[in-house]
Amino acid sequence: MSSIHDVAQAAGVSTATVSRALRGLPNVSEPTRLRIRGIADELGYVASSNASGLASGRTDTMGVAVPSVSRWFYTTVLEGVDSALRDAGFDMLLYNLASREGDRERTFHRTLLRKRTDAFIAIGVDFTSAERQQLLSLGHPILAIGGPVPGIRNIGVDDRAVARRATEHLIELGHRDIVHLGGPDDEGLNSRLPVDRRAGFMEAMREANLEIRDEWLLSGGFAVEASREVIAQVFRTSARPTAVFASSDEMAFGAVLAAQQSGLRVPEDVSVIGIDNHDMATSFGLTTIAQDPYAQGVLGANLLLGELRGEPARRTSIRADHELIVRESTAPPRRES
Amino acid sequence: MSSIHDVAQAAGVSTATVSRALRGLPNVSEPTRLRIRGIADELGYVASSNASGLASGRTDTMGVAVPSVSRWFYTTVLEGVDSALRDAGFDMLLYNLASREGDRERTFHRTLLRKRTDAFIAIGVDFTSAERQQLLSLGHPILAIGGPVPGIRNIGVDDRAVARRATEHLIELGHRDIVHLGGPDDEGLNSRLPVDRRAGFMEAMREANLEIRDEWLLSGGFAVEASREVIAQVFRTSARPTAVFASSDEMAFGAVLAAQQSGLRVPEDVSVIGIDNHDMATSFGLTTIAQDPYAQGVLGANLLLGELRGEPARRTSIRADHELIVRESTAPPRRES
DNA sequence: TTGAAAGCGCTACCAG
DNA sequence: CTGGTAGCGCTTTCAA
Repeated sequence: MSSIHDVAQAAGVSTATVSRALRGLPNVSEPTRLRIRGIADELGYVASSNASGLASGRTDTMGVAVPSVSRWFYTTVLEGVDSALRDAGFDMLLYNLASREGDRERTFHRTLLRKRTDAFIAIGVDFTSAERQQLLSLGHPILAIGGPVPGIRNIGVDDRAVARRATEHLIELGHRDIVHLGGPDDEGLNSRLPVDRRAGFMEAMREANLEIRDEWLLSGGFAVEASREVIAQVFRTSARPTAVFASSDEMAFGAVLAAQQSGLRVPEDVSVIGIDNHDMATSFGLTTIAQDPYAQGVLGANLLLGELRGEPARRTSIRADHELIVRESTAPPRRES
Repeated sequence: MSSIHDVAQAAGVSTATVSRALRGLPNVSEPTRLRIRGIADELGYVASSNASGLASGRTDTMGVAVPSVSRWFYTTVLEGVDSALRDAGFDMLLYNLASREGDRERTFHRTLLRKRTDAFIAIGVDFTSAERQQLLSLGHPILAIGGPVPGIRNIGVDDRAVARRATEHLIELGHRDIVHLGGPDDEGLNSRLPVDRRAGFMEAMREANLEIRDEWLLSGGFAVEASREVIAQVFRTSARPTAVFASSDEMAFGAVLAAQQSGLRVPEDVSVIGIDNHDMATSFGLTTIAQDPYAQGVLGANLLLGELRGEPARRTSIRADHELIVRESTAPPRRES
């Protein structure tokens, strides 16, 4: 591993010039720059980020926190963020905040706060107010994507409106007996999100004067398998619903699978609608409310990147778009019953 | 942001003592350590990783490269790696190597090689020999997980054996007309993997003296939707296969969905087997060859971490276990035809 | 357009 | 057990 000194010596210039040349700063003659670049390549020289970070105060790194890396929404946002970062030449330090409580505090202290990043994005994570304090005290641009985090601006869909729209679609089709599949996420998803979506569901139901049965307010933990199991039980009862509202596509997948395995046809016997427009939604023929997490990630990262470049900071949150996509999993309920 | 000087001054000791105290090194009296820790907390002091990295030569960071962050296998390995890193107090720098070619070279130069990491894990990525050179020249522990990378030790299942086992399961059930669903991965998956798995499939078929039809060597690109489409076409032909061997569970899901949408029952009309034991395999009732990517991630990370601590470096690759899990998607073919 | 030199904030060695 | 101090490898004025 050669250092800047080696390059300077080999080129017969000062380290200052090498530094300027390699970073493309002005005030270096073109021949000199070329010569230096050549020598640097030859020597395989790459600047140490620690050293330059220490000297300059910049790290060219963004911290990104996720509650889990195995859920479609998070990983899709992540890809968006990553893409924007790559374009900007930034690295990504990934923090998986899932896990045990104690662990989390250590993570915060030992890693998150070590001045290793220039900016920070939280995807779908909740913070305690102490954690928020610490984050904010870092004094660098911060942004949340996904569920709203109090005190931190965010990018995300209007969860209430989204759930409302989905429910209304079922109601418009003529459904009256609708199950709600939602509930908290075991993997530490943002806690407001399931609540807001449920509220949207209930609003739509109330406005249509439809009954909301307690035993039909189900929790699938935002996971396929748990949803499949809980919905399968409902399908076994005599009073079957004609439609399932799922707070996420993953839960909707569980419902579709449960239906098929119970010998019910979708949508003839039961309609299913989800939220997200997951990658696999097409394959399932799932009607859903689409959102675009990748775009949210790109937008979020670029916003932060812009502020790092000195653009004025935006203080307010951004509402991301959503859109109903009708596929084959929803249809009017069959006549009789 | 207070520096170590502030703490030293406030505590009336030298920066050296503060450094030792906070890192839990010996040779600091307990009262002193306590006092220093208290003051540091009060001041919200956290050591700058750049400064300590520069001074110590360690970064306590592991670089992790993935070809995509939206595939179950990669993300599951990632979770395992992450878990091990957290236990060790390491941070993770994530490199998504997907994307455009040119980009990739820049990524390598500008980021991967900046001495930002102490060790490096490549999950399911292929490297050009130039890239491999550069990586190795970093001089720090490296490991590949997933597909085998020439010149780099790796952890992963024996892809040939795995595919063989899956195929044999179908053959043992009495299937003779078996479709192979595999093919290269558009997202830049390791290139050996699909080839090896296909070889395993063909071996088993040949040994059983079964015909391998060219038009039944299908590619689903390791994606659900592409697989669903390509398999749906086959189901439409008159000479239907009685079983589908899929090189990954995701492709198997596509096959199951295609069958259902074609009015075929699984397994009565067609059997489907996959490889991986994906999270959703249970929900699909999918028979599969299970592997444990999470464990592979943990193992890999710990191996590297150990070497960083001075344990002797292992030079050979590690074969990860696999196991047949029979669920409801496979059964003997129906009599006639 | 270039060079000299003063740090950036820590760690690690050597004294005491 | 503690302090002094010389770097780690860059960036960034300030001069030339």
